[in-house]
Amino acid sequence: MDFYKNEPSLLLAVDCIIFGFNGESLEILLIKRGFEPERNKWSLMGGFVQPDENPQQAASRILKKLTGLEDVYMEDCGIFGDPDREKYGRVVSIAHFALIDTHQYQHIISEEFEARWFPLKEEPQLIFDHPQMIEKAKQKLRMKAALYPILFELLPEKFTIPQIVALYEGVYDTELDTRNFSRKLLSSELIIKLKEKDKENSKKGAFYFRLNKDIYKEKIMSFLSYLPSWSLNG
Amino acid sequence: MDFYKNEPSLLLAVDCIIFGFNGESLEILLIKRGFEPERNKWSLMGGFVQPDENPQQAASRILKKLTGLEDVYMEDCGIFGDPDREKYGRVVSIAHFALIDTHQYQHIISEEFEARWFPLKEEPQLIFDHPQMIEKAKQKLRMKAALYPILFELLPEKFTIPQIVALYEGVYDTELDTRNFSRKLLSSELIIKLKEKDKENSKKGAFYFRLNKDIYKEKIMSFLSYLPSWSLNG
DNA sequence: GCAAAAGTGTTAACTATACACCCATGC
DNA sequence: GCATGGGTGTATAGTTAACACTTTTGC
Repeated sequence: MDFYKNEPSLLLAVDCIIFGFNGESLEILLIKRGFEPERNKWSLMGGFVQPDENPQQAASRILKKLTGLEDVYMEDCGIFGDPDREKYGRVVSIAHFALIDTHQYQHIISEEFEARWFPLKEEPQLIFDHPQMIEKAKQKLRMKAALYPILFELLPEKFTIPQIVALYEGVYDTELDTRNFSRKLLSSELIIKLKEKDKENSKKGAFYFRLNKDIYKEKIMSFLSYLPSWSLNG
Repeated sequence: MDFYKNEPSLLLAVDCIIFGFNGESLEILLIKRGFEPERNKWSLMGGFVQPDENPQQAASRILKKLTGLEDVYMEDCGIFGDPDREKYGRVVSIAHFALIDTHQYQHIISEEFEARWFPLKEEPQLIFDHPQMIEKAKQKLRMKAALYPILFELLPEKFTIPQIVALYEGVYDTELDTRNFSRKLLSSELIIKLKEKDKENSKKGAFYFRLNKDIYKEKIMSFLSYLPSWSLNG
């Protein structure tokens, strides 16, 4: 029954590109490795897939270990498996991106990791092929977010329109017209206006909104059955 | 230096979802396994990642082994790694979809595999989690094709507008207006009209077109820097 | 001549984009 | 009262979508 006994085995890892949005800018969470190899260098949080879990579960476990958070939106976004990518053995790593609401993440978690948020454009030097992983994650995030409203995963329960706009601007590295954006968003019925205003960031104050979870789920789950106003990408 | 020596190793495989378009319908290429386990059952073409190659290279090697084709468009589209997904050992498999022009694939290749094209909706019973892999591949194909014109990879050098329309209709399982579609496509400058007509499929005959490779590459490579007419997905 | 598929022209509905201007507030 | 960001109204350009109609051919 050992059909596969002559096949080469290897180590399978996952690495997490953790995106967070603090209301102003898009950032990623990196750790200073407290262990060998490459101790004390900045890196993505990662770990090995264990016998009792699939890679998705491994990624969730590792995310939880660092942030304490569960049920976080995660998606695999690239395979990094060049034969020589790590010096210390054959390791293939599956990059996963996670979208977290930074307000949920307080630095509760262990001293085991020195973790820090870095604005997307101010990444420090990273080990291995982690810079490429981040690049790939950004690309996949843009792609997915162009078709599905996943960026709401980065926002807290209550958020304002100017915040959403800043978020989309951060992800697509572009400028948007807040006025037109908000109208479009409203007409999608994805968000519901609350009575309360955020007075922290402006004199007039911006109304808070919350996500319409039913419509959100519908849109997230929907299987594209037509090409979306079929771009063909002008 | 054996930092990872206590980590659990496993077998890493790739499986190929090979899409082909014969001018009328979208199909996938399956094999009847000539080897154990699950001999004589229908399955995706797959194999193990070897020490000298990354998973992408493994997928290309395996595709070539079946079809003889090289430089084929391939993309990973899902990780399948539940601990118990195969009875005979821990195998994590990376699903890859490939887009081939069926005219390039003649049944030249070995008797080792009994391969057959199946229309997308007429899949036979498949082993393991291969049906889920195909489902995922369809989903990713739709997603990518909504933003990038990758479906041209499925067409021969010369193709007609009615063929492209049939292709998009197959991928999105929908009906399109050939007249409007062709105008849109023309204005994208992605295709170039040839003098010649295909007289096989209609009395009047449909003009052949070829791909404008420069524009194609540009569009394929382009990093989304704006949300495409920002759907937010009505 | 007629059927069938390819392709053109035209129009109405809808969307995107730009931007003038009003609103609410803190200082 | 005025600067500041939030938000509404509106006009214009552009795109989509529907479909009548013309073209080209095989039989």
